[in-house]
Amino acid sequence: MKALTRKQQDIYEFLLVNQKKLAYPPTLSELCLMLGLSSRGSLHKHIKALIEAGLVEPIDRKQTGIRLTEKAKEPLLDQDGGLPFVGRIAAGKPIEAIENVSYLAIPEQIKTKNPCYVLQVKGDSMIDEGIFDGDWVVIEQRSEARNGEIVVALIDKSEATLKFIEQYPHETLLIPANSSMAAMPFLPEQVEIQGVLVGQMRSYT
Amino acid sequence: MKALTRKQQDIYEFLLVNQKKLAYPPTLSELCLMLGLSSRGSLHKHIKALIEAGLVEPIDRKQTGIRLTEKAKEPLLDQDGGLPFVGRIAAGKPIEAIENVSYLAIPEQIKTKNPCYVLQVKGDSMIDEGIFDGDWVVIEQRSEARNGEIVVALIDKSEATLKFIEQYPHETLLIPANSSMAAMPFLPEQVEIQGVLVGQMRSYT
DNA sequence: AAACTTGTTCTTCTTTTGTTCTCTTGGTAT
DNA sequence: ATACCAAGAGAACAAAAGAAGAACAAGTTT
Repeated sequence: MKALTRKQQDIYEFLLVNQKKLAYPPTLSELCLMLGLSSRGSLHKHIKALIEAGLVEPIDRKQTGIRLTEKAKEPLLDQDGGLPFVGRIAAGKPIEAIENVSYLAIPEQIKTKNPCYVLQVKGDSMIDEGIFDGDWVVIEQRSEARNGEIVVALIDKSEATLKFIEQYPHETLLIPANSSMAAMPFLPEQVEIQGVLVGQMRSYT
Repeated sequence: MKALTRKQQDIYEFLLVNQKKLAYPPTLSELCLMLGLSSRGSLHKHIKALIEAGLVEPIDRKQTGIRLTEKAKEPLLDQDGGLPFVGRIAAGKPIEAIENVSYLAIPEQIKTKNPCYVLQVKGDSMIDEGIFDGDWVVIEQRSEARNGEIVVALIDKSEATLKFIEQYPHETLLIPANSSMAAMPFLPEQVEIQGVLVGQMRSYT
């Protein structure tokens, strides 16, 4: 895939920034006006490059009124109110970090005033709590939890997992929500709390 | 389903905005006046597209003076990316509408390009699918579904419910995801699909 | 009965869109 | 210098969107 030229990057950035302000996807002529160009033909060459790069797609059927829209993958440019999606968590492994951090828009109702981040769940250890493989969870960043809360726990500084927690003076229990799995006892110093579950989301598409 | 053209979007939006001001559903001629057109024939082509998209429906009574009305499901139009939270759904009752519609910021990943809205679930009929009492669900507004999808179904024009659907020529099954509940058989004409589940969210706070 | 009005279907026409082309300009590297 | 490439302008084209109007069947009104 060829690298984008400077002008193409500019146009792509323009689309990212202005997309939400537009009532509908812009036509080439309209984009020319906004960008100060006077030739659809010139612009089309750049758009074509963006399409080949997978950053933009025609809105519809072939030669219909063809318009542009951002690709299904719309990374970046959320930030305002969005939470960082930082990685995947699977029981028994460290959190698998994501290369490019993206930001998700999260409803106020399922986050807190404190800093939060988003993980994707791998595995079925919380299935009885309605947290399935592939679900996203919103985690409030803190290092302490009350008994009965669901936490992201780091075990022996190596394994991360999502479990109910029960803390007693000389023992910490990490309890899966899966009838086929048993609670796991640890010494308090083995378990480091990295956050507490405050929300969960799932996509069916 | 074909995508709407620009003009069709404009007309649909016009209907959404002006619907409440009109005493009766408008005729084609009246709409022409309001929209500044001078040909019923041209307008009719656009309206036909809206009907096929399920966004509008004839007021029926056979061949009487036929008029248009927005479909039962019209309530949306997101507000800068947010989806409208329109009510609660409990098996066995109509959707309980919310007095003041609020808008929730929803991550791109759990909504679709088509109009969506948000309901809060009451009851445990989908518990085996990880959809619990109090969860929010994101519903894509459409009137048809494939077998195996989870839909908002209106039964006998009176009860709304969230269930798996299986449609056969002479029977429509609504299937709960709860081992203690049985599938419910209906005649196809008893069941009207109001939307399809595309996402789910839960707050733990 | 005749005189509307309704939705619907056609055909015709203009405007706009995406696309491809050629030509020109300016900057950069060899 | 020559060669190369990004970039813009503008012409030309097929296809689509949009608009206008004529014509028709069926209903309601006068």
